[in-house]
Amino acid sequence: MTSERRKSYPFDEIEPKWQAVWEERQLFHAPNPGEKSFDPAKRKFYILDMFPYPSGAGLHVGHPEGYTATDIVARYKRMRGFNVLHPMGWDAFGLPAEQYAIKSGQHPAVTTRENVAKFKRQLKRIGFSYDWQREINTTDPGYYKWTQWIFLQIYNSWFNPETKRSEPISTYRGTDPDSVRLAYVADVPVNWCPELGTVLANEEVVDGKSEVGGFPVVRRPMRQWMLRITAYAERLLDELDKLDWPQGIKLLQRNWIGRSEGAEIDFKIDKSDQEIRVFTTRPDTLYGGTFLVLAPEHSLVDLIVTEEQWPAVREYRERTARKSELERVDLSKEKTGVFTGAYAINPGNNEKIPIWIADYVLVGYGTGAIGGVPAHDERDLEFATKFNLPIVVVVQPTGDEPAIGFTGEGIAVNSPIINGLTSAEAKKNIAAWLEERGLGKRAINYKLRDWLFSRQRYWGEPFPIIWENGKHRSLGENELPVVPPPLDDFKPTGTGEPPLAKAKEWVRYSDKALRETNTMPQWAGSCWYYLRFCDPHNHQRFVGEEAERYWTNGDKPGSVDLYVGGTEHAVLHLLYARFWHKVLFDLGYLSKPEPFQRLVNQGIILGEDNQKMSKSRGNIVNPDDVIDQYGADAFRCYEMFMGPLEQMKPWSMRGVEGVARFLARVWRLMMTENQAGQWELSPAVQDVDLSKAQRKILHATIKKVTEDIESLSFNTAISQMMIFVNAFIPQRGTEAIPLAAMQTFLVLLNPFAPHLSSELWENLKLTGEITAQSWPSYDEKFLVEDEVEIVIQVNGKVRDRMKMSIQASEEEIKKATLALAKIQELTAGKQIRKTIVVPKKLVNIVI
RNA sequence: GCCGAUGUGGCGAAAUGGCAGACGCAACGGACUUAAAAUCCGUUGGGCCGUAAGAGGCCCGUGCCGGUUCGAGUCCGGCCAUCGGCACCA
Repeated sequence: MTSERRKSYPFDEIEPKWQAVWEERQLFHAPNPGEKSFDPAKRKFYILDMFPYPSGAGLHVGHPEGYTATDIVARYKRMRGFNVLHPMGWDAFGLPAEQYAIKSGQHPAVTTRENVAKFKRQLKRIGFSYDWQREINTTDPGYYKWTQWIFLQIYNSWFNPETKRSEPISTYRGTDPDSVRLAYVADVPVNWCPELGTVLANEEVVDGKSEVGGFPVVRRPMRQWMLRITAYAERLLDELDKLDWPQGIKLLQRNWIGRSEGAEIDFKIDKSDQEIRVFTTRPDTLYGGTFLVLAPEHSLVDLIVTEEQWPAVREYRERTARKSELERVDLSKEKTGVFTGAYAINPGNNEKIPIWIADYVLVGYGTGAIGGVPAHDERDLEFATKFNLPIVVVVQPTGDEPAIGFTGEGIAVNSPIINGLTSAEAKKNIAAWLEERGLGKRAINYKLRDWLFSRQRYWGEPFPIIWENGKHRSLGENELPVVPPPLDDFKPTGTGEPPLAKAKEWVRYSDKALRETNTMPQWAGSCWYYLRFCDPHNHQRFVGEEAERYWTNGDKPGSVDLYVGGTEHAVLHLLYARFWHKVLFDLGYLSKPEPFQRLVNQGIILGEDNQKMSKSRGNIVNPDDVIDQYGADAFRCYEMFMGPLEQMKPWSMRGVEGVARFLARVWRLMMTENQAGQWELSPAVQDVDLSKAQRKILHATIKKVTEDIESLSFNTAISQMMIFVNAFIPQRGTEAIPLAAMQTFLVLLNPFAPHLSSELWENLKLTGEITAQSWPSYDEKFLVEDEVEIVIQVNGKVRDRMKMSIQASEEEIKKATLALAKIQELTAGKQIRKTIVVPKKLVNIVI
């Protein structure tokens, strides 16, 4: 029976004991400059986890995967003499927390407090070496005061296109500062999620559904707060290059920002003095433009549509507006559209071309209008075919593929001023030609949209903004934090009016002014939390200057040295945080232009059935259960032993058991059970010299574990420690176990299994705290042997092997090889064409 | 459709262009035990030859096809499959 099974070692006593010791002695507190234990000679290392949303479900085994990896590195770096900043906190505002509160019928402040306590208890049980003195919670007024303060910096800034930097709004010389602020109000079509009762950012909508909860999202025009992240599109793209991030994540951000280079061209409208501006990446195909298409929402539609086409156009626009986002982007459906009755003039050949509206043209991208070039664009071709519009070939492929439908680069034809040029040359020439005549200009477009920053939710930071006479203005710094009113009914209203509007008293700021009732999105708090960790108790500033400079300043552009977390934030948190960071950097508050220097994504942990863990599949593994049965050290080591950190991999309880057995072997290597059933130090552990073989394996282990921690290859580091232990287990039960080897080994094991190694360290009566030891170094000279085995191949196949001195010359090795009976047999009567000798390794005879 | 990652035993995996499968799991056999648990020892990619013997030997094998190389899991080209992301972005 499981319950009666003997524990292989007393982890259930050891682990709480050491956790209490660490807490009591505050061993993992990282002192700031100015604190008395601060040592200016130490180099800093800032290693950060993505802090969790404390959901009601508690931790799952995916959270501690990254956390264990960073904890190992943090403990290792401390022993390497670094002052290590390794903090933890709670991203507690936002939809998941609020949804849970609504479901459980409790106030989010209450559920948040409970959930945080639960998460913290679970994390502490795993023995992470966080500096808990730096714990932060985004829902704490002392924290969100500064989130609001940063919003004010953004609100009171504008992006100066001359300097390509944000500057205080006071440097703006135009007439309407509100039109250039980095935070502004706009009446735009937004993603409205009726089920959640709020609008969502583009990044929070996946396949037409809300990322949280998976509810349908519709387009609906609403007045909302926006952040001008598009101003930073170029810098967000360019400055990605210098970051040590996985290529995949960089690519996701690049694609999301979506830069494309081309030209804007103005088309005159026939019998009107209006013009339509289109954006194209292929100005070289201008002569092939046989129609124009406007987005149905395009503002010029009203002005150009003819009387007889009005009913059809209106009907089409209404139909489009009713469509969900999902229907609209459904690629399998046929193209639709309606003729406006109006014509434009193609500035290339002065031909009259019809103007249509169609929902395949998006109002939000480029100019919301395109020139239809059916011969060289798939979508335009489909549209032209359906509505019988003319198709004119203007690019000749250099291969033998058909010219109609050819979207690649070729040679310009039927295009008087650029005929015969390659597409690349033609693009340049046409752009220059257009610019000369004032018909267009070179242009760059980004897919990135401004960030929709307001939510109609209760559980978020209120905006530090008030409205007076229909105009917004910021509160003063001394009025922060703006604390939300206590509301019993905090549920979304469903109408789009924020719940905060229900608190009439609170909303009334003065006789004339009302408070803004929208709240900030979940991402606001996580946009800068890594900065607050540097100086979490500062009441004067969002982060003290000296603390910021000390913890974030290195020789790279990024502030945090190593950031570990899931890939799901690629275009959300990781993009938003870069944006805020750059604004604060421009305004002179920060030392470095980027938040995160090195980013590592841990892989998803699947259930034992190889499926994604989910409640409905019933394959969720709870860390508490694992720790109850095998202990925190086994849990940590298994999380790391499963496979490479960044890889997706399935959980296996058997695997945990295997790692637990390894830790038990470590324990019994040094401990033995006496008659009374108590563990005591094994008499085999003695102060004896290491054998040559033992010394070799010890140094090989130091080397491997050190290199593997540096490269985050924790699985192979653990393998090596297993090899070490297997080699030191007495074979005949009589050999002594060298104390010095155990001492070094325990230091190596400490980052992985901190409780077990601490307990053994104490039992061996070694001096000082194990956490205060310096990391062992290895000596290459102990790794080499006098003799090595050399593999003998014939035509690349292993046929024999022999021992040779490592000093043996190539000639000697060759001679010895040819003297081998087996080789003589195989080469008898044959001509040896070539002999390759790789010293200390292998000989290959080619016959 | 486009972009990216991955493909190695029954399973998780390991391998600076140089002995494929380290380490661990599972399985099988054994020791200890009245028995079990725990622990320890041994075997374990597939096929074939072979011996008194589990000595020894041969062939095949890292998704598929080809190439470079004395030598390829690793490098190059082309395909296939799985997973992830983006997706009417002009």
